[in-house]
Amino acid sequence: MADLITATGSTRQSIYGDFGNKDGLYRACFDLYRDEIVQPAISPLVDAESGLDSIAEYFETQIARAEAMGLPGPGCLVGNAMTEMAPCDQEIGDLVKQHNDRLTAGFANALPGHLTAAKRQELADFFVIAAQGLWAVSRVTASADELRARVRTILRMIQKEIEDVQ
Amino acid sequence: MADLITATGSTRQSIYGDFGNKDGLYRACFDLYRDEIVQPAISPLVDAESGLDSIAEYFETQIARAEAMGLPGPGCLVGNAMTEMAPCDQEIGDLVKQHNDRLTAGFANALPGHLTAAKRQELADFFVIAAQGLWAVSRVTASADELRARVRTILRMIQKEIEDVQ
DNA sequence: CTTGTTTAAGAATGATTGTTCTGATACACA
DNA sequence: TGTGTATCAGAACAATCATTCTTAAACAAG
Repeated sequence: MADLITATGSTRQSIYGDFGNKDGLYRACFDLYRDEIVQPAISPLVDAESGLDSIAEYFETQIARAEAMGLPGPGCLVGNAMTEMAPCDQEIGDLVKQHNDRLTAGFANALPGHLTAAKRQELADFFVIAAQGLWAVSRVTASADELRARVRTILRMIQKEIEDVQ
Repeated sequence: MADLITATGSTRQSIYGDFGNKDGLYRACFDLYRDEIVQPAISPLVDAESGLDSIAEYFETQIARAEAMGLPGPGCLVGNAMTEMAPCDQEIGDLVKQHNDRLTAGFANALPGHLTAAKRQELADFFVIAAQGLWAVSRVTASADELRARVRTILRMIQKEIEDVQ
């Protein structure tokens, strides 16, 4: 909390007044991050049938942000919550699961219609695995281009899966 | 520490006598986990040219362990360290990086010889991403079979990559 | 100007928890 | 049997850190 106060330039009283306690602050950060960072980043995946391009854009946006903040980076707050908070905090665990479900459902929905629903679900699940793995590795990787190379691999693999069923 | 003492049935004095402090204990756990859990699990990948079967076995071993301990599970200690410790603890960060490098090098080496070195490195990097993503998701997933299904996807993707270059 | 309210800054409090100390018991060995 | 050493259980200590309290300055409204 002391670090947060100096880093934000806010005051103890303001923070406790607005958020109650540390848990409330974390929860507010989680909600904000999900709504302002993650949702905008993945909505192009879900809205249009832009296919792989929008996936590439999602990754690039997040990698560019990490690069700007300095790598090895902070990763993804939702991803971090998945490993740090979810096992101990049921409420956060439920939020993370809920978010994952929405993400996979939206992503599956945006995949080409010639794929079966099961296939689309499978690829959506894979997308989540790949994204979480990437953000985990981004916490010990200094090079953004290395992350970009790994994204290209992931994109190619998804594309192959889509093409093979045509 | 109090929880550890009751859970292990050991005593405060023994633990502090043997490991010095909490950091020393964590470090000893990390080393032990890496040497006794992770290394044995991945050595089949590296030793033989058993290909995808050994990868499948690696995942299955870890999933079975998680299933036995109860899901959502503890994930992988090295993976957890990657997101929880590495950004704050340089020493652990270096150990994780070192471990990742050895893992990718060994895995790349075990891939079929008809692939270029670059291609093998690429697939090894992908393997790490996929594994870390899987362990992250295993912390909020209750079903081992769901994890197994995701492993099958990953294996099929790797296989496709190998075949396509033949 | 003045009174009431909000903000700033830091000291004080309280709870948690990592670490050490104490005294007693069990054990090994001469 | 006796003496020294290791082990045990829990109290005591110390450090950290979340939270609240105090005081004073800035500000708004009348």
